[in-house]
Amino acid sequence: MDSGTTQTGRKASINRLDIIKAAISLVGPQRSIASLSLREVARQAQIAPNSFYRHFKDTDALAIAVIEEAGSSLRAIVRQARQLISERKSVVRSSVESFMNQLDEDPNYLPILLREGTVGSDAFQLAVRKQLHFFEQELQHDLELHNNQYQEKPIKNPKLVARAITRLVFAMGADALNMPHEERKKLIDDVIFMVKTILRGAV
Amino acid sequence: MDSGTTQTGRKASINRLDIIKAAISLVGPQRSIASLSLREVARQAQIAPNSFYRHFKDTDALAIAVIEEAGSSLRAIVRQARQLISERKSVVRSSVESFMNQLDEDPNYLPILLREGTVGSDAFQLAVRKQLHFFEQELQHDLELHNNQYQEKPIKNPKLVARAITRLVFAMGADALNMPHEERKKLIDDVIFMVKTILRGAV
DNA sequence: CAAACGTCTATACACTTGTATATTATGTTC
DNA sequence: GAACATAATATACAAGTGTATAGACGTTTG
Repeated sequence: MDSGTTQTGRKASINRLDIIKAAISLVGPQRSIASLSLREVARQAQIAPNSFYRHFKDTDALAIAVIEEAGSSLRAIVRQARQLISERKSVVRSSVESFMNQLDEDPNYLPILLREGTVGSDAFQLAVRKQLHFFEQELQHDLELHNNQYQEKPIKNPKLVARAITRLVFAMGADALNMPHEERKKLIDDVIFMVKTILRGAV
Repeated sequence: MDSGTTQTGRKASINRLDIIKAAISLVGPQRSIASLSLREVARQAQIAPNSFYRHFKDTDALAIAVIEEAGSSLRAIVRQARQLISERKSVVRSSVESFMNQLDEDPNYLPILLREGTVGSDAFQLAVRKQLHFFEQELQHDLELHNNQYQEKPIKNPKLVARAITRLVFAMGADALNMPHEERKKLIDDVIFMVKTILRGAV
């Protein structure tokens, strides 16, 4: 934002990222970012409540920053999974698996995107939808590449197909959050079946 | 819960439903049930904060009651839509349309289910998933009926197909919530395309 | 009628929240 | 080292929160 301005005076002892990390550490299966209080985050980040204002306008601004970090980080993971496709696994399987496996990673990015899309302020929800849109675009791009490769059986309306798959996978991911690990494996197979069903119906 | 116990003493001047209605009137695009405070609901229902405890253990218990009411009411609407299918509209179209049109109805049931599935306590989320499950079951039943009718092209795995469709429609419905009305019409067509794509891929 | 009982309210307490104001601490620049 | 600018803090306040306690009110039962 203003990182280009020349600064004199005291150097910041904590930065935005420290506060973002503190916020992420507070969200969990039961806590949404939207419900975090300024004081709570400040406490976790070990700063005085008022110092928060040096870095973010309000808790909504923090939430948006968290969402953006979560989204870009997740997309990097799935993108990597698509590129490192092994011989034995399909694109669909490796993508879905890497997505679902992120559920348990420590910086709990996926739950954030899964949960926060429907609560909070307008700007807040817009941030989540923007991240979802990035997922859709990348998938749509993949589908179009596929169409160029196998021109005899093109996928119709790749934009909507990408959207449907993205939404479905996210919705099912939300389910997986509150689920014992042994059932997760079955859920992954279920999701793969669903995605393949969509792809089959789209040609 | 305890509506069967014999009661002596003063008659209740307000009942559970009044409080539920008060809570529903407070939720909106920006407010989730989970964020309602006991005092806030009591104020809206015109009762003293402590009187709340006479009817609900805590705000979570209230939220669950709201969710159950919203779910059963919604299913009745969609079920009715499926039965009153006109000659000119497909099952898919009339179902999706009646679902999406509920977004603007006064007792805003649909947004409640759409939003609250991912926030709140365990019991809270369980209540939402239970309602979703009812939707899935009814749709699965419809698909199986279809299979009996058109035995030459049966839908494989109707359970998973029903689940995929339900989740997808709910997820897209959440999108429609924050959307100007003119764009809604296009979204409905998009959802119908998605559902039909799934059905096409499932035979 | 009176006693018992359930419903509701009033008051109060300890706690958390967001933020305004004033102050201190610490780095940069001359 | 002095002057300065900025970061971070300490203190404080009004508002809102959940709930404990005790009393007021009406209904039912003996």
